[in-house]
Amino acid sequence: MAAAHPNDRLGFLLSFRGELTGARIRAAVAVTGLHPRHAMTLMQLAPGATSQRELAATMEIDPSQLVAVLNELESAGLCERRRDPADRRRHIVEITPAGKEALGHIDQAVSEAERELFGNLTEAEQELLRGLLDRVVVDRAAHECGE
Amino acid sequence: MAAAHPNDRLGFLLSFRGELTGARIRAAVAVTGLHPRHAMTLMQLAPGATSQRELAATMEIDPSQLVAVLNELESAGLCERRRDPADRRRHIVEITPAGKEALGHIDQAVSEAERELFGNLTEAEQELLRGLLDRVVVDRAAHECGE
DNA sequence: TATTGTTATACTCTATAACTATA
DNA sequence: TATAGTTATAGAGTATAACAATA
Repeated sequence: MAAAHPNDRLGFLLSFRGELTGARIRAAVAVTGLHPRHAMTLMQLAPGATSQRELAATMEIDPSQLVAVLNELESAGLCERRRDPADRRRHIVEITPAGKEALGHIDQAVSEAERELFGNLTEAEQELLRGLLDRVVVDRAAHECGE
Repeated sequence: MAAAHPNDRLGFLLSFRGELTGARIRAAVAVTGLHPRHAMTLMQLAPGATSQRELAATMEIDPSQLVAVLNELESAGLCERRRDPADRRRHIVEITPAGKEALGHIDQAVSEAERELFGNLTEAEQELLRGLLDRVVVDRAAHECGE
């Protein structure tokens, strides 16, 4: 009957730790001079060229929001857009060598942040944590559609 | 050397699961008709009366943002403000019986969300997860001050 | 002069709809 | 008519500074 304080609840603990972890990673990325959304976009571009629509779907953001991000990445020389000859409506987006280099810096910064975040845990414990987190049910579709 | 995809990194996993967990809890709270920030405020008011300044410090929000939240809670009859006779600058904020009742509904909604989120984990695994999360280093002061 | 609460303002983020060019 | 990308606009959220009352 007594109302549980937020800090006593596993859901809040996970939510808050997740938020602080995200903040720590964003702070680490900022040191590279890139905004977190640019870093995220470069990471998503790493596997290979895609269209903006595909990219937006993968990142779960609206295509219209992606435009400014790609404009900025492109004018910084970190990615390139070119028309798809097969369908001139589409843009093929690709990371540049400079973009890959920036991605290397981002990777280092994130790794450093993770070493700090999870330094109190052994390798085995980190894998345990990963396994447990993977089993948390986060069925976005089931509860956010009705908003 | 190959850049790690976000999904392969424990830091991103924790950050994303935390975010989705928070979204799930917020969606659950919304069913009670209260905005998440009102629910959070009621939870913080449960232990006992405080001043707005104390409350803002506990919730780590700016006192000026708290004003509107308390206005809304108060006009909904869920909390009360009165001047502190000992220091007339201060407002003593206290949850009302109606607020405690609302808190009960919030508690139920959050518990239901947690049952769903962590239903794949045994009680022991949930405690294990709690223990691991508690050992993640999230020293906010060290990295967010310089922003 | 410092502190508590309040109001006002501006800035970021995000969501949405309208527009173009191609199909 | 539908789709890919773009632009424009509005809303929520948040951060900051100035203000009134009290100490």
